[in-house]
Amino acid sequence: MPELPEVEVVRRALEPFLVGRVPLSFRVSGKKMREDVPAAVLADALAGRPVAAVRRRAKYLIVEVEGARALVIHLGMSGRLALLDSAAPGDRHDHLAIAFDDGRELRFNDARRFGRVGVHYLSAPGGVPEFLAGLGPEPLERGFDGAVLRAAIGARRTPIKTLLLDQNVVAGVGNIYAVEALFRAGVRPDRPAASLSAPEADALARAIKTVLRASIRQGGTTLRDHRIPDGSEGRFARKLLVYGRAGQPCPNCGRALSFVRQSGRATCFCAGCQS
DNA sequence: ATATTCCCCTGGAAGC
DNA sequence: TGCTTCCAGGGGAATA
Repeated sequence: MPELPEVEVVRRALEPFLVGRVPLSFRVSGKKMREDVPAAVLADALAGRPVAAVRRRAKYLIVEVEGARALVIHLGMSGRLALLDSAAPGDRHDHLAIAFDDGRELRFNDARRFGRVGVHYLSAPGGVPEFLAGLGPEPLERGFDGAVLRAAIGARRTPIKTLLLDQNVVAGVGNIYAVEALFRAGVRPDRPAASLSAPEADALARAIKTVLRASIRQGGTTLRDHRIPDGSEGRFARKLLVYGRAGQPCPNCGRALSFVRQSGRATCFCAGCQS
């Protein structure tokens, strides 16, 4: 589910409800996730400290509390966050519940348990945890363009689509939006990354920004798991041009869309429109 | 250093 | 209907 747009949609939905709220108590499932943390550790670090900010870096959600410390959440493949009345019924895949001072709970539900939950101390308020320092540029921040993209690529000849999935090259792009951006930019996914010309890199950077912004406006892409914290689904799936459409006609030229697997991840593209 | 493959886990869809 | 196989938005470790 969660690539940059989905995490950003969740962030925007949570921010107005969480900032200023005070986390009081924590419950965990005790099930093993990619990263998990005992309730006592959460309470020691976070309890009683008002939420100062809800930020995002790449696909990580950063809930900072006063005192320069943060709850860091990664939704993995199937993670959902919901803000519910504390009396609301739970689910077998709830792995964390945080009770706030307004009687509501933030619940993290994750069937596949590829998600991560951690507590991190920041060097200063407003900072980003040290373990995220190596991430690539944020594509929706000022200054992201073809030149920045080419600098991030360097001399690497790995297929461009594989590189777009590398969070240390561009932060937040996942399989859906890599495929969509390459189609919109007219660039074949198997092109050696360093072979992109300056105009091609410009087009790709623009396409990345365009598709991410468009998806955020639609609430993200719900294929199955993604939910906005109020429980509703994102509406961008119907706007996808090529993802998941191998064999169907290209929306641009009508030719059947091709399918290849690149380092284990499904890729579709139009052999006529992308070069 | 770089490039695939495997694996973590559940559940939904498709095939037989 | 029921069982089996395959596949999925991520990403990190292990392996060439």
